[in-house]
Amino acid sequence: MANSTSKNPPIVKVAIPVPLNRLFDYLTLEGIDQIPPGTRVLVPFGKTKKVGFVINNTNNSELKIERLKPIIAILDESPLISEKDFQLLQWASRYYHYPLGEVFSAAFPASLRKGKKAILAEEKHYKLSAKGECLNPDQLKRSPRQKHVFELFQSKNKSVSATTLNLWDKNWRPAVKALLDKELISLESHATTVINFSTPRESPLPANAQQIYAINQISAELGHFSVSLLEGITGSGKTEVYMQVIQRVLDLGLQVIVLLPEITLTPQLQERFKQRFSVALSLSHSKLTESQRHSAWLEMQQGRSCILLGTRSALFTPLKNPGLIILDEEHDSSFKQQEGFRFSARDLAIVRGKLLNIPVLLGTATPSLESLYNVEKKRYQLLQLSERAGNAIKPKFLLFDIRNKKLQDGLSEPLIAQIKKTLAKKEQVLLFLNRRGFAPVLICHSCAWVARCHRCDTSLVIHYDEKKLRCHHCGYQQHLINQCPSCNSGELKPLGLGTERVEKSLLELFPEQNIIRLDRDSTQRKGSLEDHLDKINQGKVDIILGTQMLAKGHHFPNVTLVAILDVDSGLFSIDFHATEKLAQLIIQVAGRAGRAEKPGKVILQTRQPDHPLLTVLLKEGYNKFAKTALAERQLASLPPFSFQALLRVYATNPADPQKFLISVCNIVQTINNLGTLVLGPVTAPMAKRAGNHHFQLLLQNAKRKNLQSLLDQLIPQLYTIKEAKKIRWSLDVDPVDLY
DNA sequence: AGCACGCCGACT
DNA sequence: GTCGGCGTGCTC
Repeated sequence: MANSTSKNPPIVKVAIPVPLNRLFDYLTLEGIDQIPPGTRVLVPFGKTKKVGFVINNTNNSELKIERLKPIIAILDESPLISEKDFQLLQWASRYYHYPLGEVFSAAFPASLRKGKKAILAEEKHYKLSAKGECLNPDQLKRSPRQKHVFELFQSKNKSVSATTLNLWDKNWRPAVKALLDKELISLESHATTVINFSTPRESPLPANAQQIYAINQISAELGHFSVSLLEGITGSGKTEVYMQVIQRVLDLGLQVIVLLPEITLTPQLQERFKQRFSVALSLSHSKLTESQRHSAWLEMQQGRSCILLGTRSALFTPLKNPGLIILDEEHDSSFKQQEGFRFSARDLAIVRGKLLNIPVLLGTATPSLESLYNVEKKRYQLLQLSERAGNAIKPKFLLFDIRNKKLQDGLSEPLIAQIKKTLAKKEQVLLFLNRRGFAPVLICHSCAWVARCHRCDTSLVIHYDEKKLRCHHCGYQQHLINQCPSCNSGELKPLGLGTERVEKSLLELFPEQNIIRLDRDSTQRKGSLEDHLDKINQGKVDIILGTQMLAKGHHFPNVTLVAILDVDSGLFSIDFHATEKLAQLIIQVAGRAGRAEKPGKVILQTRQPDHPLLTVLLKEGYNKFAKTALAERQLASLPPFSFQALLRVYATNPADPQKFLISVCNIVQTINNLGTLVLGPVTAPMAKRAGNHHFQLLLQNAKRKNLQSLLDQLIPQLYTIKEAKKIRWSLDVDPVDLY
């Protein structure tokens, strides 16, 4: 064998970002025997060129050597990611059964995985950088600000590269000038790096005993792998623990990644970090421009920045000196990517921590059941913060039974009375309703016709503000009608409750008060959410009404009354995750109240006042609820006591997805499936969405290994099913919602 | 996914 | 006579 293969030229196996579960073989460039794994290469692919990632070097190919094409160019002098991160991506590709090229692609900023155009731009950029000190002011004729900085450098007899100039230009502010006069050293930071000009810096707050214990425990883990779950009730000072631990990491010259669930939360944390740390801070989330994310990625990779604050995909950012990964609000389901490469940033953070041999810190007020189970199994260490900082008093919960009660647009009389009482004390009220629009249904009072979406299995939502009927699933919209298309009567009535409707009622009930509605519709304009939040914090708002977006981490210190208008909708879901999510939501929303010294009150309106979830949660707290919920999961053999993978299929024609899934079941029977439960095929919870018919198949096994072994054998065969070309399928390993 | 090829309807 | 619809097939 050695003889026959040694005659072959060197071959590289390349992962290409296409939805194909295989690698592609290429000849290397003349005179190059080996290309290190992880290196980006430009390759011919069909009629196009693509950026691929070298996976390994070999002398063998299943194809005839004559059929192999040579790569066009090697794009990196050395791989941009470490060997450990290379292993992480391979692990993720295998675990989520997602093509390796696409997984690699997800780990790099778009600018580093684009085709010819981006590569040319990059070449130009590097050529300019390479000139470095040779720059002269004439080259900067068209960039007056860069020219200005360049001249400042010259006047100090210092050199500066084009890259730095370019990036500084983007981050330009008057304070730069002051800094330039004083010191030029820190200028080699740029772009998304937030340079802190404010002085003096905020010092660490005095920590209480629990915080000190947590800080010491986590700090003791630096330098090796472990997972800590920091369970801290709202206002208990989790962020202070993060910051003091981060300081220890920085003192060791190491870097930290801090992941948050939502972009809306990054400005707040960014501000606090800015006040505390003097090191460069990088940001990475979807609202930034491509070049900003590119810079953040390189800053961390090169070790020019020490803290990265970002969302889900920032997990893959390479680190020159890895020290710690923090994942805040670990229970939040937005850490799970819901399309394409459906990874869990929380789970992969732990895999990455293990590979890099660094600790992972998960923080939350309402731990996920999986994490609590891992604590129980002694896989994670639990650190608790149960005292509210500054002697703030814990909120008091009240259940309002609204059965047979008169409601004014969802507001019961006792609730209205409580709102009045709170407003009289000049304190703020927060009302939570997880449905936007005026009402979810438009119904004919005379013939019962309902305005439905033609493309989805759902009714159209009334938006009076815009005089429209809108589908919240496919985006379809039409003018609001006032005559029934079925019987021509003018008796069309709104049915059900949305934030717009509650707002209208509040305006009538409290004409003197300032009321703000916060939902996706009222915050569409860029910066409007921030404007609203500012107004609230300046005390210019009396009543805040909003959806889900209110539940996440915003501080409203003057709010002393929180009401959840309709908890019942969360109690009747077919998805077993729903009760856990509802409990987390209730506690998170409650956390908005009484953060200062004023006691907070949390009112839940329900028609199920005796529901065990509500009674356990409110009387005995989140931890007791979690124990009960875990016991239920165990009885039903649901996760975390078993492992699931959901195969979703859809097509415009309803027959093909069904045929496809029946073939899948047949294939499963030919595999030694080691006791994997096959549930389905069934229609998806909302079968018709945007004109497509959705079906699904759930696979479940008590052992992760067994489920994986089934998937290993099954997934490659999916491509061979006859209907595969007529449908779209996706696999969701560890699904967090079963839709 | 792209991007070709390929075979059938309304148009300069 | 051609432009263009999207069904099918391939990418080292």
